[in-house]
Amino acid sequence: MVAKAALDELEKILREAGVRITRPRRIILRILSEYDDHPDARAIFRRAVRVDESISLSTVYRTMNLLEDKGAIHRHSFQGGPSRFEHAPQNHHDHLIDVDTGNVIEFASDRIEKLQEEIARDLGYEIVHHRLELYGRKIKTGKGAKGR
Amino acid sequence: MVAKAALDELEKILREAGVRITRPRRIILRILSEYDDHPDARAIFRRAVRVDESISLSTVYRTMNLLEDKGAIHRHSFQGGPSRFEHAPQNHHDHLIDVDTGNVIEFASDRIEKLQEEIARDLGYEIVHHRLELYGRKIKTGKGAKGR
DNA sequence: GTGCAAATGCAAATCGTTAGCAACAAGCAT
DNA sequence: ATGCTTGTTGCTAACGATTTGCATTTGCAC
Ligand SMILES: [Mn+2]
Ligand SMILES: [Mn+2]
Ligand SMILES: [Zn+2]
Ligand SMILES: [Zn+2]
Repeated sequence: MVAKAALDELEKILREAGVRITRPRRIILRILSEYDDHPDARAIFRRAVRVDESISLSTVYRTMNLLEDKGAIHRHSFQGGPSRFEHAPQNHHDHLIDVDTGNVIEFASDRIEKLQEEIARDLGYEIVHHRLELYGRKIKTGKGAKGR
Repeated sequence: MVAKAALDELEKILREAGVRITRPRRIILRILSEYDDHPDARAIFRRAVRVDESISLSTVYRTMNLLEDKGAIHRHSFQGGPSRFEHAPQNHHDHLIDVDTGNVIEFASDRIEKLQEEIARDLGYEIVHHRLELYGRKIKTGKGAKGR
């Protein structure tokens, strides 16, 4: 189970932050570590409720804020929709969002990252963080009606 | 007045879109063409009210949607805050936001734009639009207490 | 001018998210 | 195990940004 390690890591972060490991938190951490996508608060909530009927959406939001605060997760605010989260990845990456399906594809480019820093430096700034999102449409490949 | 040309251009866009040139719209267009910054709806509203007491915030929002729709303005959703707008620039650019002051600095990089398209293409996508925002802090320059 | 569809102002509604608060439960001390 | 203290919870109300419904006004083509 690749998720087990991720879960342990998340719990460790909370434990070291000196906050209590409660039942709702445990459930949310598990969900987060199993998700491979970029769920929003409601999606996490829906899955949590299936485990514990009594969990509240407020707690999901509070827990996401807590985890973001501790650097355990990242929050993304893609075009329009609500905040979406992902377990903080070991290596930085940016996102390409399929405008037709909503699919999120991850990518990383050292060259772009370097250029960004260069640009900021030229302007007299150092980057604290950045946001790079590509919104695109699948290219129709001549052969076969591959385009949905 | 550099703004006059901008105003005429905005009015022309509306006229050609076949919508009525109303009093509130004229006021908002003028404000938009004079702004050099990236105002949000309330900021535009505040200035509009000074010209015509009876203008409503709803109309500002509706007008911004209309103009965005016609491609006359661009909407930006920077970190946290409300949508901010700018008269659609002739040449594309991205933004660097000063995390301390909130200042917005514009920049353009052909190399980054090219790399983005390359990346998308490699993933089988063509870019519809993108969002690149750098959030940074002014670099303290050894001499003089320039960094505030 | 007249008529009518389009646009307005106002208020109420929506959406994602946060805040207030009484009841509850982690986790350390007995 | 049993308390005790205090952080957490679930609930509901509040929030800020934006949209909507609707009766009233207004552009503007005739
Ligand atoms: Mn990701
Ligand atoms: Mn700009
Ligand atoms: Zn990046
Ligand atoms: Zn760009």
